[in-house]
Amino acid sequence: MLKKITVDSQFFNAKDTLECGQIFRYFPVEEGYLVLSGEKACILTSEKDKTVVLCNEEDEGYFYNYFDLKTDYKSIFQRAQTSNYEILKNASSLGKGVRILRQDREEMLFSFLISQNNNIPRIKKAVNSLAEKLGDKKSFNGHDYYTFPTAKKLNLQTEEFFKEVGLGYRSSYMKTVSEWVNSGQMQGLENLSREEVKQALMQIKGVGEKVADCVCLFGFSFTESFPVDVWIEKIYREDFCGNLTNRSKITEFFLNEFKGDAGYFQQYLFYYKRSLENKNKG
DNA sequence: GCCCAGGCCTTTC
DNA sequence: GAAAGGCATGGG
Repeated sequence: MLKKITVDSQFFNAKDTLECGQIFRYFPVEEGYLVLSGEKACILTSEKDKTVVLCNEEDEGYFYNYFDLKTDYKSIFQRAQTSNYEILKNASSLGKGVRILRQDREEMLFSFLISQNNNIPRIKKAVNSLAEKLGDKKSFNGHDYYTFPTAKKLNLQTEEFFKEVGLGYRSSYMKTVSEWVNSGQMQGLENLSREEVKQALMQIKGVGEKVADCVCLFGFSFTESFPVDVWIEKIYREDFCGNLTNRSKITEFFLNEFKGDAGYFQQYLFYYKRSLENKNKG
């Protein structure tokens, strides 16, 4: 049996939520978008002023949590709108329909490991290629898809395999991380604070501060995380007139400014900056 | 052909 | 502790 979850689209827009850079496995289909998480799938469609999640009945709870439907995004949006920073007002207006997804932790760790010094189209390609080669083939509502590979499956691969997938120098990191996850260490992070989870993740070779912050935000739902990448650095320089160059200190700056809203505001800003850039190129 | 991308590690100062 | 150099690959 299928289940529909219907939500007001004002603060849940499919395009904004999927294209803001937090998820690498989604595909446009006839009905809207096919959205994949771990081994599960759902479809996002738009109906007038509603966004509809279509999923298997037994996955209703999973996707209710996944799309963060219990959180009041109106108040987050309003805090952004009343900010002293003009760019945050503009960014939140553009990205009003963004929700921070509560994604699968293992998938986030591997995906953002691959994301380093890489661009989003290539990240998508690599992550989906891994799923096609190592995941299980499944079907939802007439659409075939592949589950995200288990750590056990990933850990069986050689470094050469990852190089053939096109992961380049990250291939050796895929080995260290898949060993780490496969040995059950992700479970050890349960009930830790954001800072503790971040530090634990950074102990893994290949996982630095930025990747750890992304896993904290998108995998552990620590919304007081603020990943700093090249885009955020550009925003900091150009729109916040900052002169720090150390990314760790830039993170600190934004955490002090935004407190518990940091993760939401980061995503508004990231989406906004990339949208402007792509428009100029277009 | 060139520059760059949701960085990180190692080396050097 | 900060700064610089190397790294694989292909999108634009």
